[in-house]
Amino acid sequence: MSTKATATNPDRAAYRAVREEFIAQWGTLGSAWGINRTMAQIHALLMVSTQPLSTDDIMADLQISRGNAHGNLRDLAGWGLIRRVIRKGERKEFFEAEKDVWKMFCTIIRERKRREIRPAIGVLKDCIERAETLKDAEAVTFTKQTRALLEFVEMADSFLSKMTRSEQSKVIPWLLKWLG
Amino acid sequence: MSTKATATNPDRAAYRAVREEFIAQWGTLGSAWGINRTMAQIHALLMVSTQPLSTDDIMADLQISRGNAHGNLRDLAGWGLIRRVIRKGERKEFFEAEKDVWKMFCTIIRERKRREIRPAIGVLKDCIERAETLKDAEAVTFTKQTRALLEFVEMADSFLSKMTRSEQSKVIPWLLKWLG
DNA sequence: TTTCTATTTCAGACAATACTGAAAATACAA
DNA sequence: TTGTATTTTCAGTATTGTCTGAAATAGAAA
Repeated sequence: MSTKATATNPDRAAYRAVREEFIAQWGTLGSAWGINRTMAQIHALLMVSTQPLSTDDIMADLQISRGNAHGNLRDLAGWGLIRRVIRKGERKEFFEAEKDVWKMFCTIIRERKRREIRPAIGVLKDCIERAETLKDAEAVTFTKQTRALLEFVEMADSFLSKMTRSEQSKVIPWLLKWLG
Repeated sequence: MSTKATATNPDRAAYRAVREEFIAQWGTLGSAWGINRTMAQIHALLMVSTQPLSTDDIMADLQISRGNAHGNLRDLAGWGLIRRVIRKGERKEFFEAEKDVWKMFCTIIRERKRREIRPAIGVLKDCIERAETLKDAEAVTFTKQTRALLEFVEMADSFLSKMTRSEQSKVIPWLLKWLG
């Protein structure tokens, strides 16, 4: 036990440091993409955790309040990026992240489509509908430009839909081949 | 002239209303993707403008301060989404947006790659390097998970690179065919 | 040089967002 | 029931990010 302890403990400290760095950076990255820093950090923590964690575990690990942990866990569950885990005999609930990167990616795409791309398409369609009958010269340019934008966004939307409906095992080899 | 005026003026008012709606919504959308609302609005305004606009034009149109307009115009130019236009005989400088949606898309992807994807790859590589030699059981899981993440992000990065290096005229037809 | 116009900067004000902590509600066990 | 563990809510507070407006700077014209 003692030989193992001397080998393992420094590693454990080193590991905690790397993990902390990873979580912090993932949070920063999240902000740049319009995701609450803490939410991204909780997600990062759960992604690399070997077992499901309780709200209290997360509060302790990230040094955040109960309300903060609770709200962000609820939001992450709303995104479908984490799930609640009930352990029999335990009253507390635990959380675990989807670890499969491809599934994670598909989930994020689906949610962003639903929350941001679809509304954007709605706005564009609405604007075009209101502008296309106007005779004003600037309105004509406007309609042309928003039509081009709509066309592009709709194509991107279709592409992402098809992508997220496909199996990873189909997409990845195809992609690698395409990349040459 | 009078018949044209009665037909055009109400259209002009209607157009202003639609444009305002478009700009406001584009701003909201920007925020969701981590882009400053005002910056997105200025971009929207320039995208649908028939001629280049000066800082003062933009200040007046969006009702914002000089400092705000200036800073966001500088940032938009930094992203490569707008360019400065000098008119001979005029001391003021004007701005115009790239109107081609495909070029716009490529510019955004390139910048996001540079600003966020590459740093993310750096962080992941750094974390893996520090964790892969550790014997700790959790560190092994951590390394595995971050490796999977890195692999995915690097593939996405390659894909986007190839995409943005291609001609629109090659990509779009191919995409439409793929979509069936 | 001086005067004028336009650009740039930045300290302080403000607004939006995120967080805390404690109280209320809920769920479960005895 | 009643007591206890746990979750949820939310008013108040803190933090972050954005914006203003005026002063400093740059540069062209007189």
